Amino acid sequence: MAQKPKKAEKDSRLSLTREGILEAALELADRDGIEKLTMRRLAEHLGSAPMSMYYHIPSKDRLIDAMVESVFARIRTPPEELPWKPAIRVRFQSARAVLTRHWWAPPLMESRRLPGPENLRHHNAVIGCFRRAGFSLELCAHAYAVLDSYLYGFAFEEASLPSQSDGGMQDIGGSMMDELRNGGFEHLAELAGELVLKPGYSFGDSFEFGLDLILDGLERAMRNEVRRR
Amino acid sequence: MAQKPKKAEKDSRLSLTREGILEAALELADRDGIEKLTMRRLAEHLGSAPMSMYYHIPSKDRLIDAMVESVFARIRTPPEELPWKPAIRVRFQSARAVLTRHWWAPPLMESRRLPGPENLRHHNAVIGCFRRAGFSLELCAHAYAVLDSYLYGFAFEEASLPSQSDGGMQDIGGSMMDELRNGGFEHLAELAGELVLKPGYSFGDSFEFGLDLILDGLERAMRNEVRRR
DNA sequence: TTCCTTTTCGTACTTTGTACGAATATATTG
DNA sequence: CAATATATTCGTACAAAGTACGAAAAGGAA
Repeated sequence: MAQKPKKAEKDSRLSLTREGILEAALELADRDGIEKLTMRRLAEHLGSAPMSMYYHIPSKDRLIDAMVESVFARIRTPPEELPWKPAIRVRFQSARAVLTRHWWAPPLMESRRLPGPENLRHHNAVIGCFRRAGFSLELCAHAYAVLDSYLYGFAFEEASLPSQSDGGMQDIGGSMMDELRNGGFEHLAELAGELVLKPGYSFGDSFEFGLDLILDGLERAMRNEVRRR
Repeated sequence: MAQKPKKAEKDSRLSLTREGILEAALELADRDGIEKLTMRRLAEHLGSAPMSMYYHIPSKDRLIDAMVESVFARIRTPPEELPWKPAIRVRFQSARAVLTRHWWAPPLMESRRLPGPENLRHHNAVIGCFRRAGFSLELCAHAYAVLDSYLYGFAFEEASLPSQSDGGMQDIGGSMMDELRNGGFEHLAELAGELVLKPGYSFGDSFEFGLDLILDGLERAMRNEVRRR
């Protein structure tokens, strides 16, 4: 009737398991992106046949749901023993690190129809952190909306930059600079030439800047609330 | 040799045109989302055959590029006659309004390999606005990264909320609340019960909150720079 | 009319997810 | 052990998608 695992934990690859399939899917997505992840390729990667996987997962869509949940599970929740600001910083720095590794995930994380339990766990933990610090419900909602939007937006932009692992974008610079100036995009050309294409520039550095900016703003808003009370 | 339009501007629908196809594609995407936009459906919507469109566009991918460019073109650039803060506010409020209408677009806008001219135009205008206000190049880069990330992230989250046109999400509330409490998500349950599911709540209201928060933070950062100079 | 260019579209091939049920492996029972 | 039942794998095939190819149709120009 119901399938009991009994003893199948010796070969997590040779004998198909939900977990093995999930793991392989994450590997492939991390390497080649989510759109290159097809059931056929996944089966080949597992040394199996496409239809064999359907005994363990109901559909590709459900598999992707599980992948997204798995990504959520790797993000740290705000440690309860810390004050709210460093605690929230931990959660969002962790999230960015995880999303940088699983760069295919951001567009999927909020667009699945129903949020999974890992997703809910995070929402709950973050809101709890704000509440303990004295944020009103309204401010909680705003704070979360702003921080989450920023996180996903940033991770998303970062994922679509050229070559997410190696140095930067210096190699593209040469020919494009002329186009920029000829097209009348002088500010862009200046920014590119004087900053972005210089060695040492990293788009990712802006994340900390924005995170601090938002956290400071939230602190101010929270203090304002307390004062008005 | 080269195709000259000559006289085909009478029936922008019956006689296929690049513009007519683009317009119809935008209509369909606005209504049903980008993943429901197939060449076959699009052709049907135009009263034509799938392969007929390929005389005017090279591929579906290029069509989507054009759709994205068209969305960019509808966003206002920061008015040069205004001070930087209200000018930037105009640009980002406009962007949110446009992205709310074209809710399928955010995941595509930054992920196309090469940015189109409309995209560049916006980047250039926004950076120019910051520069005129005295932002350093570094601060420009940070400011743009933060604001754009926020914008796309917010638009993206908003697009994946239930029912993007009608009232809210009150209809879902009932059964889920119990699940939330039983699952130990008490803070979430509180936030949902006391705020989100109440009439009058709108996720979109957080946009202004976050925009002001970020703009104030940028102003502070800019003043800090000036003071240090 | 005849010829040439522009525009439309029918057919067919490839890639994808996956329904269906047969084939095989594994476990349980007599 | 054999017989039976269950759990797992996979071969075949179909639908939906993008689009290559070249024939067909439409529209002028000579």
